[in-house]
Amino acid sequence: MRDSKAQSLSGIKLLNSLTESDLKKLEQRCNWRLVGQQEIIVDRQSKSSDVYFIVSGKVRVVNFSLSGREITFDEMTAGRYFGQLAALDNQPRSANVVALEDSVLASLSQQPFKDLLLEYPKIALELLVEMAQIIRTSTDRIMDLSTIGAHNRVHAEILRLAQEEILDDNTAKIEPVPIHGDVASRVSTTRETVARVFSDLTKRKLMERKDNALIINDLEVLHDIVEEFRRI
Amino acid sequence: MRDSKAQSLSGIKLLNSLTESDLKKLEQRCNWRLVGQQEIIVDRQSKSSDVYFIVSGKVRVVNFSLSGREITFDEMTAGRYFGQLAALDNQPRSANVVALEDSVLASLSQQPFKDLLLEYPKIALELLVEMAQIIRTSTDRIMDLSTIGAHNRVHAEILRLAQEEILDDNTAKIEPVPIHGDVASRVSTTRETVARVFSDLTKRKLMERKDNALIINDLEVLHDIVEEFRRI
DNA sequence: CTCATTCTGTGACCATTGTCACTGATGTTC
DNA sequence: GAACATCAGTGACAATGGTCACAGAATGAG
Repeated sequence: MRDSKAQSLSGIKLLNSLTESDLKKLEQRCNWRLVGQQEIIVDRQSKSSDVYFIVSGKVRVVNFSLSGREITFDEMTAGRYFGQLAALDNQPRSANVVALEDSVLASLSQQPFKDLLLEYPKIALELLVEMAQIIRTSTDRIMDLSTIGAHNRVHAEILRLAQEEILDDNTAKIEPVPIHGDVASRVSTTRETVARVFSDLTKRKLMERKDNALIINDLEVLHDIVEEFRRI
Repeated sequence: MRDSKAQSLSGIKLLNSLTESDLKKLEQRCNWRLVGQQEIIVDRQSKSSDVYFIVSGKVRVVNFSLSGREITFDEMTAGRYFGQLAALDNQPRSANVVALEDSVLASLSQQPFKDLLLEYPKIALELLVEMAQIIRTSTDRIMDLSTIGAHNRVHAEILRLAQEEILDDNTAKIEPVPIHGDVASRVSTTRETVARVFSDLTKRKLMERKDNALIINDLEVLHDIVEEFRRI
């Protein structure tokens, strides 16, 4: 709130096609909010229906089973947005969203959001493309949960994380070292299983810990392991 | 093809907002196709990107693991459509679509489909709402796969099927009797597990087979079973 | 009507992995 | 720098449910 320079939606990819002045207008229609780490931004119970744009910071989209198990759906940083489902269909929230860092958010109410989509079909189309991506990711996850075991889901997740910083053809760095419980929550298993897989890969020299990073020593072999288990 | 009366898109909910004459124009831009039972309409491998409207018949959206396990994502009848993901983002098909009955389909190529969305923002918005529903269904399924056991997923599926024909407050009819393997494929388990759950429920007098239908004798108790296991 | 195919039902077994219970490591706060 | 909280690592155990094998019912084609 103090830093009015931060109150810009220019970094939101979805809104790319807006002109400078339209973007300004939209910015004024938003509610600007600074949320602290661990703060719950969207609560599954609540019947709010605003859309949130992430101006800075990081959030996690997450649900809990009644027994307390945590299932992570996504993590998003600056430039992305969430809350569109309830804004579109007016149903209850499908998940919780929690701030992982102090974050600056701009929220837009349901009606202005819908108006925006009707007025700028290009934005609607871009939203459609991005929601198509969410569906693809979801079906992949359903396939993984249905057909491969917990250990292999952890392998696959390490491989995904490794894609983000490839050192050379065959090695990669994952930094910082992911927290076992977080990985577990992303692939629907337990932190113990993640620890066992990490242990195993380290013993097999496929992975090692260096300071605050994991080094993947042989992406190819890791890739083969993932593929091999999918085949079974 | 023979029956030109059938070549109408008037039953497609997504296109509700089109005028009579715009609908006619769209019908002419479509390719009309009669597919036979078991025919593969969309193949995951292929890089086609048409959208299909179901004028009559029934299809199943399904994927197979490399080991041959079948995962059903959805079944759709007249009035619905599929293939929109590839049409929107031009990526490969995310699943296979197979005809369960002889069906009449109208297909529209990518570009005309996108043009339609840009020209009629109301259709784009309706598509967004329906894709939001797909995402909700997917996240529910991910939650179920991650937190409840196979037996309870079968319970939940029976309860879903029972919602479709409720006889009185506490009993329902499911007709025809679902094929065990199909149920298994929808909740990611095996036909044997489905058979065991059906057996068990029948022994407990919660369910019985009458001619070609399943009668659910106590929806409440079944509902409690589902909720109870979710709680654990 | 009969043969073939698909579907159902169930027992036995065992692989996977979640749960529990600790111990040790690491990091943070006052 | 002591105390506390969070995170990591691992062994033992048990439950869940997938796999295999086979027998019997139901369905349908010729």
